[in-house]
Amino acid sequence: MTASDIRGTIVQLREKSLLWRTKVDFVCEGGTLVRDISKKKKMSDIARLAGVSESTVSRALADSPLINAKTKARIRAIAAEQHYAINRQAQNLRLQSSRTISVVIPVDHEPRQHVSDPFFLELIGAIADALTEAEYDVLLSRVHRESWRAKVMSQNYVDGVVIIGQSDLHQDIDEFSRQTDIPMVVWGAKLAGQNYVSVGTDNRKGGSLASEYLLERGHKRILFLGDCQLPEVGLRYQGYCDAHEATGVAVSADLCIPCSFVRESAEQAMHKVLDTKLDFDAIFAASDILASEVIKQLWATNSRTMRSIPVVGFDDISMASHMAPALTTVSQNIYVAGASLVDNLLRQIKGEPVVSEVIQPKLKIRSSA
Amino acid sequence: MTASDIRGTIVQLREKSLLWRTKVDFVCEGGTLVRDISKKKKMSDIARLAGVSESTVSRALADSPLINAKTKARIRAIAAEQHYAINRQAQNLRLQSSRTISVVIPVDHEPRQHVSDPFFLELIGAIADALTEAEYDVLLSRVHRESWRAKVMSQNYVDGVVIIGQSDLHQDIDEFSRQTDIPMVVWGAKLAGQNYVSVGTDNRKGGSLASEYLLERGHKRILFLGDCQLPEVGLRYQGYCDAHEATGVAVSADLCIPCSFVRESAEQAMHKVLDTKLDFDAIFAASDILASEVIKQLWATNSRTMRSIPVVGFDDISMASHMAPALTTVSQNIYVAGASLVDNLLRQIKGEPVVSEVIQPKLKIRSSA
DNA sequence: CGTCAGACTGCAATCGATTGCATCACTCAA
DNA sequence: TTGAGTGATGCAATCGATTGCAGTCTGACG
Repeated sequence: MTASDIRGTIVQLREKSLLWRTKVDFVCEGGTLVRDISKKKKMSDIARLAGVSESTVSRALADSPLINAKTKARIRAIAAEQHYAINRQAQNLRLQSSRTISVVIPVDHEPRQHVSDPFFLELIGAIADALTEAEYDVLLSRVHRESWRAKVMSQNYVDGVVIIGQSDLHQDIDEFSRQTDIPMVVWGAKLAGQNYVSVGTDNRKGGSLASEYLLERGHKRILFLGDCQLPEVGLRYQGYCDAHEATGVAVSADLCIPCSFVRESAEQAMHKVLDTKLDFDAIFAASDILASEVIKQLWATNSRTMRSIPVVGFDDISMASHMAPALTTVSQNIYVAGASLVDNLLRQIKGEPVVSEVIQPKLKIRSSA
Repeated sequence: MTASDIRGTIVQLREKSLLWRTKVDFVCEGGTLVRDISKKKKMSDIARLAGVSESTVSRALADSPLINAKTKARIRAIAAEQHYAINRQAQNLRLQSSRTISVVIPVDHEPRQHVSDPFFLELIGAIADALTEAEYDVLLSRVHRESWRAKVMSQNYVDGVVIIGQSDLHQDIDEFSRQTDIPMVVWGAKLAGQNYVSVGTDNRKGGSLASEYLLERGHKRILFLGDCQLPEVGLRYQGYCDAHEATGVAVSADLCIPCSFVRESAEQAMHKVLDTKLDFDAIFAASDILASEVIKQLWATNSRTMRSIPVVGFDDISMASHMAPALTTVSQNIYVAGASLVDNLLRQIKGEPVVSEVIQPKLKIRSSA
């Protein structure tokens, strides 16, 4: 009988509630100890081994000055030897804090709509970095549009929540933030009258940077690709309009092509644009993923004119600088973004007053435009 | 005084231990209730409101048949109205289970070595998907090579652990797996005599698929780019050798170019290759990221010959199919991978015996080769 | 009217840690 | 000898839930 078999048996017995309190300490095979499958060590076990009380063990491990140095050393040695680790659930329950932050990613529940946008993936990485740095654990939750509040509520033990992308949830998030007192920060645009705290790029400025650049180089019919219903994208389009106004070029409505953040959507949009022979001389796409698809479609035309049309993206995902040709784009510095989000949240947790933050975008000029 | 100020004050008092048990129920401003900042509701609060005992509330919320239907409905209504959610820490402590899985990502602690490889990011997404599906929470931990064991030990309350990438930690993981009984699964190659359970692509097969393809098209001097010290890469190179042997082409050692998984490393390697005018007519890179960098460098030469050299990658990250030109690569289906990892782990948790799994790779032929 | 089954509900122990306060041993001065 | 003072340790309550067992209440049946 192998250790794995035994563990199986134990689990089965547990399920039938026959093994609630049984102790199984080791597995022997032909008389020799094969593997120690004892229950996890508790603080009381260490206390017994050290011949002291639980309180003393607790204090020793917490490095309390109350405990005699020698005793402390002895207890710690025993704990290490026994591979003992404090039960965080119990500790957190007692201490009423978990040093855990929930990172929430709202997704549609369309069949294969996964966390796919590299920008968000990279942002998650950056947030995880910053939180690890601050010694917080990261609880990652992908939640559906409809059920996210229930999910967040059920994770009520966390110290704070980061919501990645307000997207079309603005109303919902705003309402939620009024009902709860969990420290919370949202990646996205700062909208008028919002109750929650957000950290995000100045989308309007970003939009205007990209458009200005193209306008300055003499382009007059710049295609804008994106879903202006979404707060972030709407602002980018406003920036596009700002730039046109500043340079005295009229905005023509037919150049604003609706398109979600999904790559397939850009593909369809571009097909339609190319089929209808819409007249344009440059393209500003609301994200790098969209921009990369745009370039792909332009190249697919095999037309010299099309291939030379300048394209500007938004996000500056790491792929952008490594595409061939590299993509000109509006950079939201992802590591700065992650760090700001975390910093803001930690300040809230400490009880400091915080306000929404706006990060300055930068235009990265590369060969695509 | 705003609600936020008050919260700040409360936190400060708590820090001084002056507010350990104080109750603050609401904030008023000029006599009107501004915001309810009462302590989180406990089960006993609901019990009091409903005029029943805690036991009854607990059972009602757990939908126990012991409770009268009317009572149950009433209690649930009150709980919903009060925005009550069960404290998971306490529940887990009592139930001795957490429905939480720790996903561990070992990283070097070089300055900016973040979770960067898109393959891992996408894999994390896939794992999170599968775990969410199974109603598990995901605890994401980036850990340093040296300290990962301590970290995993400290998360001893989780139901299982997924380690992303055995990389050069094979020995370490193996040893760890002998000491603990936490269900655990590792993404990576199945190595001889390993004690832990792994799930991963058949790297050798993958390497041979890619090489065969190039050899069949008449290429005889195929550059292999990757760090053969790493188990996964070593196997890919073995596959490369297999294919050569099968087609009767001699493997020449100077074509195996050492290179880590970091993009910069590929850049340097390619510079050296191009500078030394090494003779080669095709390239097989150990990952898509490396392959994309290779292509970039080949294009940078501005030489017609170089630009037409076929390149094959490994991973099939989503970017691969969307590059222009699209990248030919060995596909490790990321969603299948994530699902298999999770499935394997959940079986372990249920106590079923499991074995390491090997997933069949597929060659995706696209325009880059 | 007594009794008993059956349907609910409550009491109290428990999960594994932390911590205010009490206690104990010991030293030293009065 | 006694009392104060100090340093180290233990006792027991506590965090917020779950659950075995015991208790209460109702109605039915003899």
